[in-house]
Amino acid sequence: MNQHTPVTIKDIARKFKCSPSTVSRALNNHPLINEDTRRNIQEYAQKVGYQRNSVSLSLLNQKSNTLGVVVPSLNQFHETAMIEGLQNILQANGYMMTICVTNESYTLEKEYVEKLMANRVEGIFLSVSQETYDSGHYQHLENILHRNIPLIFIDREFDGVPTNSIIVDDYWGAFTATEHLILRGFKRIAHLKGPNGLTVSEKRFKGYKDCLAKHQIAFDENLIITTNFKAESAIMPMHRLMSLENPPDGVFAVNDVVASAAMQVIRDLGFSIPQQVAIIGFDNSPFSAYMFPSLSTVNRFGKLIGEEAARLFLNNLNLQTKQNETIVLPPELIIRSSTLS
Amino acid sequence: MNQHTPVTIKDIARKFKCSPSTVSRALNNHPLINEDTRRNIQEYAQKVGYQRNSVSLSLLNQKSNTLGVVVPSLNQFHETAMIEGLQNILQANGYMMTICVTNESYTLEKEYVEKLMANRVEGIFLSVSQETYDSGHYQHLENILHRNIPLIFIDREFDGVPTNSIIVDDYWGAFTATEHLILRGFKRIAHLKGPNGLTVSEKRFKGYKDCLAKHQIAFDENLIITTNFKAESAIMPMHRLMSLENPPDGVFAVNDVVASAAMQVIRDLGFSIPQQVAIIGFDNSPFSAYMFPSLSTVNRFGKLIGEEAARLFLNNLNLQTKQNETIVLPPELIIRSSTLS
DNA sequence: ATCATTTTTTCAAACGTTTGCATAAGATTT
DNA sequence: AAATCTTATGCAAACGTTTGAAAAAATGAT
Repeated sequence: MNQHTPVTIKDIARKFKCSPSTVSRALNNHPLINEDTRRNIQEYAQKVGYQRNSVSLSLLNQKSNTLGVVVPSLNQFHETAMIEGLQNILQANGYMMTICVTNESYTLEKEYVEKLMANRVEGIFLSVSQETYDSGHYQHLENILHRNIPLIFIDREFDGVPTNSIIVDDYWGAFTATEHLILRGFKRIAHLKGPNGLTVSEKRFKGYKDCLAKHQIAFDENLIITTNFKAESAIMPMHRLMSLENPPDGVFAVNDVVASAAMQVIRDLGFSIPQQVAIIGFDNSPFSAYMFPSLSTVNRFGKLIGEEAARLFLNNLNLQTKQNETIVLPPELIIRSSTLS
Repeated sequence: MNQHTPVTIKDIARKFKCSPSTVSRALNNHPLINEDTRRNIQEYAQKVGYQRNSVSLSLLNQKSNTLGVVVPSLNQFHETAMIEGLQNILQANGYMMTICVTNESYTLEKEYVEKLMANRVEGIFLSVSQETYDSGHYQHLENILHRNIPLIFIDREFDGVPTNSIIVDDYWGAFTATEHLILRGFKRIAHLKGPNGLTVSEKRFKGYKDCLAKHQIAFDENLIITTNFKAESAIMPMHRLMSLENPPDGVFAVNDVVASAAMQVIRDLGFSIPQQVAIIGFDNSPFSAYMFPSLSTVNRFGKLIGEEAARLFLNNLNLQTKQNETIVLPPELIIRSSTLS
């Protein structure tokens, strides 16, 4: 009863005393096959639960119908939104998706890329890990292109690797967010930045600093707090910051979760938001609109990035000549109560 | 320069005028191979970027080193937490993970399961889609077991399919949450439920109702709001509910996002939380602790479920005799300010 | 009965790799 | 110089499927 090894085309051929070719053609409705033979074989195959072995097909056709997705983590809303976007489009086109989480490790990223290529995936969507930036090594990424496997950077690209990418302008998002605070009249603006050295943190940090400079506001090292993107890491330093004799009147947080933690501290210490302290986050997480007060933030369109990346991949399949575009999506400033006094 | 087709063992054999067997053995450090040959071949392979074709290996060994993960969606914190948990453990054991999103569709679920089996995955982690429950069809799930592929239900199981599952007791979580409100003295408790017919919604709904019954509180149809798990869907009905002449003094929401939307409405209408209206959510999302007031909720340990599921899979590999356990994790009531007057 | 035609089936190779067994080459002993 | 023993390599089959070309079988025409 229990089929330990799956039934193959050969098993069926043996049963019908015919060749595997006949079975194959019968199952594929090949016109040159006898109608009776076809029906008999198909019925039998159905009965014994025959299912074509895609692995052998992959080998034969050098096509796996599988795409690789390499991301640094899965615990940020933005990342899962991207994957959702990818899935939305690729699902409809019959691709399977292999997901690899690098944990910001160069070694893991390299290892995964190699495994994906060994598995003969037909394309790779990759968000560069931090260690890869730091190490400066990108041989593994170039290898993908050497093998003629489409590579598409999503959200984080590696300059110098010539391929398609879809990213959001973090610098600009940060600049705009900061400027929004300034234009609303806030002058002493703190920044809850992401981990030091993380490119995405530094880009936003720079956007913040450059914006201050543009508006002739002196940069104050004391107003910078470094977080690990998690709420907890913001609590203590934020407490310290708000207890200064000259506390900030505005806060730009590297993401919404950190912003929510900061809001809690600010409220707990008796400041009013946004009258005394305005605050803006980053990501437009689902809950940001429903915090109290509702949180101004920067939308970076994770789902859209995924969908566009998938479309880019599909379009390039049809094209013969390879195009290399870098699509930089402008982030969207979303203004809510936390910055509207 | 550009290797259009990847270099194979045969290419190398041709280069060295030897047989593929020799190359294979040289690359695998087989002891019976001449030291010079070995070195030369390895160096050359390295140089031309040879990489073993896993597809052919899968075919040969009938082992794909790939596991399938089938989930209804990716946009809930709980689901991505589970996947993160899976990845944490499976990554270390050299498995690749193919992720399929069913969108609660029976057809897609069936299709994906078939594709995964066609790809000869070595195990499937599956969270049953709603349509599958509704249709009552589970042949595709039994097929997995017939093929002797380990199947592990995560978060949502299908009764009657004898296999391992790791789930959280939704009924109990809802019961406890409701009881917490009652014990705190709230009597008129509304429930923002999930989509009608969705098993997980109904389980929580039943937990809520049974708890009311236990405490001799009459069930009031007017206090039930149906949402689609998204914040937006709660706004209007919640508005209506709070405008009744006899509004609720407690709210149990099917998840934290819906709870946050409800909180906003409650506040906007001038009620104080938790003095006039207490509210509790579900999921223990990362931001729930940082809302205002911080949101009481029910933790359902998504990451843990993923990790335990992975461990269960790995353990069962070693075991010869197949075990079928259903592990029901007790959810954890997390009490915060939104229910503490 | 012979040939031509049509219909149906089989053969063999291919995809890339591994592996037991056979064989060849080289070294060592008689 | 022949026999024995190592050491190194090659052969062939296997995994499951598809496909062009060849072969076989059935049908029809002369």
